[in-house]
Amino acid sequence: MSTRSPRSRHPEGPRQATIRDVARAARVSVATVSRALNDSGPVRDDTRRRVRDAVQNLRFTPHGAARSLITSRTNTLGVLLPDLYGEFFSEIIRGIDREAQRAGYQLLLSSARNARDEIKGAFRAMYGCVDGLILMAPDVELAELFAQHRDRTPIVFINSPVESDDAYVITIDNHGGAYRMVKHLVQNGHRRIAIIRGGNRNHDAAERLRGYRDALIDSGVACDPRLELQGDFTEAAGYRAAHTVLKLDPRPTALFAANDAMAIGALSALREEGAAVPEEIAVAGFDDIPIARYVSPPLSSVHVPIARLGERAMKLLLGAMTGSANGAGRRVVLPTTLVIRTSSP
Amino acid sequence: MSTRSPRSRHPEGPRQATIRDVARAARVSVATVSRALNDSGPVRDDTRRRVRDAVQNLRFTPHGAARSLITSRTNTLGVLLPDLYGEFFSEIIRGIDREAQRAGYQLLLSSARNARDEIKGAFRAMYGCVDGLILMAPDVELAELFAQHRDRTPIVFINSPVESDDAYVITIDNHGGAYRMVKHLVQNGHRRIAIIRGGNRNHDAAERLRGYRDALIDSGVACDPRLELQGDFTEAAGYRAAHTVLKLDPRPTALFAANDAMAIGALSALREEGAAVPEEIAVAGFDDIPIARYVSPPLSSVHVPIARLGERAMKLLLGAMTGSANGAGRRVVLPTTLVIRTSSP
DNA sequence: AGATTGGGTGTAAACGGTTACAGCGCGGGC
DNA sequence: GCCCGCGCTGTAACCGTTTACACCCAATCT
Repeated sequence: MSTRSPRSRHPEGPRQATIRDVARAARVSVATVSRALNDSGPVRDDTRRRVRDAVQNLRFTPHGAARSLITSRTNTLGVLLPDLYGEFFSEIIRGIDREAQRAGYQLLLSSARNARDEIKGAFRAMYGCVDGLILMAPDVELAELFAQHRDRTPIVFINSPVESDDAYVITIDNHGGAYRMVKHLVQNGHRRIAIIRGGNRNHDAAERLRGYRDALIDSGVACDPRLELQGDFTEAAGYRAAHTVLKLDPRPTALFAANDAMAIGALSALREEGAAVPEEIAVAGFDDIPIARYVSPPLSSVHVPIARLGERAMKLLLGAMTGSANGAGRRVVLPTTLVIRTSSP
Repeated sequence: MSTRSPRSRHPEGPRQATIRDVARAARVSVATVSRALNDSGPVRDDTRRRVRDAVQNLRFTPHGAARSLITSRTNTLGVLLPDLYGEFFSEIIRGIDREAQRAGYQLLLSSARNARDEIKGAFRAMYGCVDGLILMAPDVELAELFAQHRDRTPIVFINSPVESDDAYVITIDNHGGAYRMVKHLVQNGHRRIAIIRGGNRNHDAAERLRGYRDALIDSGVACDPRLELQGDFTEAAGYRAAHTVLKLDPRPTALFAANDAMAIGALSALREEGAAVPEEIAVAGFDDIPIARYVSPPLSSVHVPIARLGERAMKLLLGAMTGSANGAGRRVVLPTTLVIRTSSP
């Protein structure tokens, strides 16, 4: 390591001012400076003014780490998501950020795509740097892996299959939403309804599939495995699946995609093949991402209050940190609603 | 403040283990523990094993702040964006995150919507907590405001009108992209081409408008102020503007939206009004967000390597922090390319 | 007048890591 | 036999902030 002062990365500049420099310049003690800046004690008005001036002149910025060390609060919350692709995550983050800002917290964001090690690594890196954590791990196996850590830093799980009673979990009504959408399709005369499924080990995907099946069974329609197409929540998967659907004989009259991204991919494929939506085949999605209303034809979907989901997760976390969340409020299930636009009858 | 240990927020649990606890359990000194965990010095194999065991047993996690305080590195980079809404930002973040993870950095994310004070506040909060900063401030007035701070923590500006030579700035070729798209429309016979503009003080928006005008002038087509509609980069704005466009007499034969979100909003409005795209009116956007290819009809757009933009910004920042970026590489302009799909002839 | 308050301030001890420096033991070169 | 070097380890200083506690002084109460 070189001889220059550690905090200034730019050799030419003078060393970053500390609270001691400010104290010297304002001819008071460091305690007074701290009190003046944080309103944490009585300070005379002219003393306060001298301190503020010194802060201005020296361009003093408190060293976050030093403060965190003694207060043992980082003022930062972690957000760990499985991916950052698409409007769903962008909306979630937006909701989380909005609420975090309101509460005066910073956001440490990370995504851990596929690999289990990657997630553990990201988790490790965050842990110990944050006052709380919002974790979205729809992969079945991962959720329990972290559940054991909950005693240290509060964790809120979004859409994660976590069983333990004392975990903070916020989910949406996946089963109910899918169920009602499929019921709606049946009520409009559809009997052969295909589904584009989400990822295999994804909990949301599994619940939506379950809702689809239950709705069919309750309607007296037999489930047909050939109508359950594999997908992975991407537009490309929906695109491919729709091509497959068109080749089925007899051809389904409705297509339910487990999320909007796949529904939009499917719409694109159907348009290419000249299949009229909704006349020849109805299409419905899940999530109701903001763009769903703007695609052609406007997409029927199961509305999920995505940004709200983020907000509520953050609220739950803030409650958990202050200890105000009693046992009852640890599990939140947000309702989903049907939004029927023109892509379905 | 209560009497319980500061770091454990959960009263029932024992105090969070420190490096000293680990040292005691492994019967070594704290220095050895530190060396063992960071590979920062010679440690005998069995000593290392004892340390690892103790870490496991005590569930020791290093206190990030304490480490930052002495190393004066936070291992965190800040990202400050004007908004988090839509696929553009989600892609940018994705690119930034990918590169940050590769380099082993954490990401502190924040958005500062409209107000100037809000941005300053967010900036203040981050500053001093991060080793570097990526800042996107397309608002003209704000960019210079922060340029003065560059001597402390390195800052990379994305799409921001920053003049000073020694600032790190990465931009995309807004003018060229818009210019070529409009030229393309003209070459396909369009003479009355409307534009949906971006925000008034937005630099990107201004550059794209300039490219539109220059292309018209160079093509011998007169600019008509009535064809320049106000927008703000949201789908809703595009939707409204398209309705206005249809009422113009004579009606424009092409519509160039300053970003894809507005183009998609416009497509939605045109569809509602029964205006055939591209037969009656051609539509083109800007950004080429991932979903553009999946809307109906697939949207012609000016392709911007959005995720790449984030990646490159991060690379620039990493270079700035190690001081390896020499004067020449401080300004990067990413090229844009035309992607003609079926929404335009 | 002396005791008592309380506002305003200073001193110094934390917080939990990293690391310079010193020390120890041991093997090999002279 | 002595010294040197080297691998391994321990001690303690240091990072920059917050805050408990002590202190001083003026105003008020008894």
